[in-house]
Amino acid sequence: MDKVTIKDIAKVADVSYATVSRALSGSSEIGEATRERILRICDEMNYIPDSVARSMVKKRTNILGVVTASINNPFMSELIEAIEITARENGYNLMVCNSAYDLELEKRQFSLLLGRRVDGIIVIPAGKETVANLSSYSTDIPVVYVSENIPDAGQFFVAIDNAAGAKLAVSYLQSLGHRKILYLGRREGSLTHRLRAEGVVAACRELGMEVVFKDNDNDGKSSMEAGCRLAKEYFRSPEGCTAIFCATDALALGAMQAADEDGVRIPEDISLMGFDNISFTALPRIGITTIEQPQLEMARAAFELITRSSEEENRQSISIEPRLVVRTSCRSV
Amino acid sequence: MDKVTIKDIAKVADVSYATVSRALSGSSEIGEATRERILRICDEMNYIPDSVARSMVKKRTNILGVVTASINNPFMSELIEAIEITARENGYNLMVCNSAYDLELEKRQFSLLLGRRVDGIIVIPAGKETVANLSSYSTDIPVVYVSENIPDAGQFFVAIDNAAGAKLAVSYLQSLGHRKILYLGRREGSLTHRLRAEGVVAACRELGMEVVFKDNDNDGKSSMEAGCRLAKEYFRSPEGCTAIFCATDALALGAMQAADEDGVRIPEDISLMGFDNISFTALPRIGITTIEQPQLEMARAAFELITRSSEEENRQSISIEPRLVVRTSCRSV
DNA sequence: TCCTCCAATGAAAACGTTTGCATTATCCAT
DNA sequence: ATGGATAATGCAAACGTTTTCATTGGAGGA
Repeated sequence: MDKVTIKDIAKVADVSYATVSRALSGSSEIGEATRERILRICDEMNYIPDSVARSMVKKRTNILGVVTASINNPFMSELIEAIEITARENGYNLMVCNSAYDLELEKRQFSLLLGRRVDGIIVIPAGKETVANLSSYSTDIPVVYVSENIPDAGQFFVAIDNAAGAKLAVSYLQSLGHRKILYLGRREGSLTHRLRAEGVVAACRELGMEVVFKDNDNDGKSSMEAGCRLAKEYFRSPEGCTAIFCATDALALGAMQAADEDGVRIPEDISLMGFDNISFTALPRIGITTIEQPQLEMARAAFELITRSSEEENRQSISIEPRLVVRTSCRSV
Repeated sequence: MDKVTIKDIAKVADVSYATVSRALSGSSEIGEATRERILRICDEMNYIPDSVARSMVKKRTNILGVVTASINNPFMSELIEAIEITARENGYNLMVCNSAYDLELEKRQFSLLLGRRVDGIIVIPAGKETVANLSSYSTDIPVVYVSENIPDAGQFFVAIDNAAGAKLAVSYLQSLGHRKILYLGRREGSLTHRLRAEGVVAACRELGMEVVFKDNDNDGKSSMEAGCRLAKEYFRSPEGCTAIFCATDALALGAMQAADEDGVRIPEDISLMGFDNISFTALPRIGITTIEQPQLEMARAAFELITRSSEEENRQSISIEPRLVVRTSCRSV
């Protein structure tokens, strides 16, 4: 069965194809009777408008591009799902490209999307140089970076308030009676990590708590392995912390493994908190108390930023408030 | 900066735009000198070919559509990532649509993709009626269904050999000395579940093992909750099984939770196996021995089926061999 | 010198829509 | 009756490519 076009419909309905187009677009410049007749014919002939041709003339595709460091990563797949929902609600489709944490590939994917003439691109960055790399492309397609807010980069960002998240965690621990905590994470490295670490320092100072650091020097292993290694190092020469706060849930998972292997009980011997609220943390036997990044909210914010790109004035990077999710990995002391 | 088209290049290079097109497409019908000159100009002017216009005339988009029941589900997100890799390696982009397990939405998404003139559609079905629903669309766009092989449906499928997977599990348990096992799952319902259940029956008969069933009557709760409930029911009136084999990892996770809450130790008191090898199962504290569905292999198979649609003869549904993944949830008796 | 042939290039149609403008038909007020 | 406004429709250009066919120029053979 050959693809039926607007011309075929026009022939059958004995009108010009402009009229068919108008019937379909819901234009007011058409008689009610003809509209219904044409729509019926379209239905009978299984006509599906060609989005490619439509995009060609309208100069918009109703496609949103997504370049993500990973599709499979639980945080990101939830974010992508949230973006898809938001996009669909607004009549957009999603073109999803994986950069696999590879900056070169990320550039290629980005450029590919430009060629696809997508109406906007949401980037979940592959690394620290992502923003610098991609903002060198001169284009009028709106771009939003999600999950790390770099000030003065001349780009638009959606990110949670990492410092606030850190404070949320620290003050929760304080309310439980903890006074000295271990922070597992990187103090330099990505901006996200820096902000979280600084947030911890500030919150501890403000709340009169003591913090000791174990820096993840990021030797190429997975976060979970790193968390395991660092926690074990700490257990070998403990400094009296009653809680561990990890920069990410993956680190926390590793710390949990370390605790199990070293016979340290959670939360009886030490409390444990993560950051991100990836789906893992909710599992039975895991139950890690953590700080949530509300993905749906982030997706909506990114979408707004994309589609409001015409109104340049009131457009600025958006900061999302994190949320505390209490599970079973912390106890009061 | 206005979008630069092939005509702008032509004007600068002082050639016709046909020549520019030829230079870009690597056609042999062009002088080496002009080609290089044109390519240099394209580069200088940051020219990116318009895929929309190209698709319009070539009648192919180099886009693959994916309609998936969930983006976030760990099995599916891994599968989607695998599909993206395969697609990219072959010059395709992915348009990902979520059906959210909703058959109506699934139809809309499918129809949308037809309008997008994608070169093929991979469906991860939302439910039992998916195939019947979607095969009613008359289209010459190739379609492949992943993860459930319905015979004689006149469609193409990629699925693992569920019976073989079941047998793999049962004979592993037998090799560990188990002689009587509990099977948690649905015996009717989706084909996948039926095949797994039948595979268990057949394997037990063949290997001289006894099996007792707990049917998941699927009361709308999540699989994990169902697994928890069913396992608790069993623990209340045990029948001497030394191992539980669950139809899915989610069920197994629920069973594990039930065991924890009822003070049943895994694997000391009872062994536990799942099916699917979703990423959860590898986590510390979880470590569920399971049957893997190799997603990358499935993605490649689906892609082959899509792109080989012209050669109708040697094209048929593909069955993938499952693989045993041993972790710590089983012991020998 | 002339013809032939081939390589390189140009002209223009085609892909399936949307939309601005022109045209016709209809209706109401004068 | 006539004019003008308005509603409904048709015509044709435009979107940015690819590709077929025609044209040109020059090289090489006789």
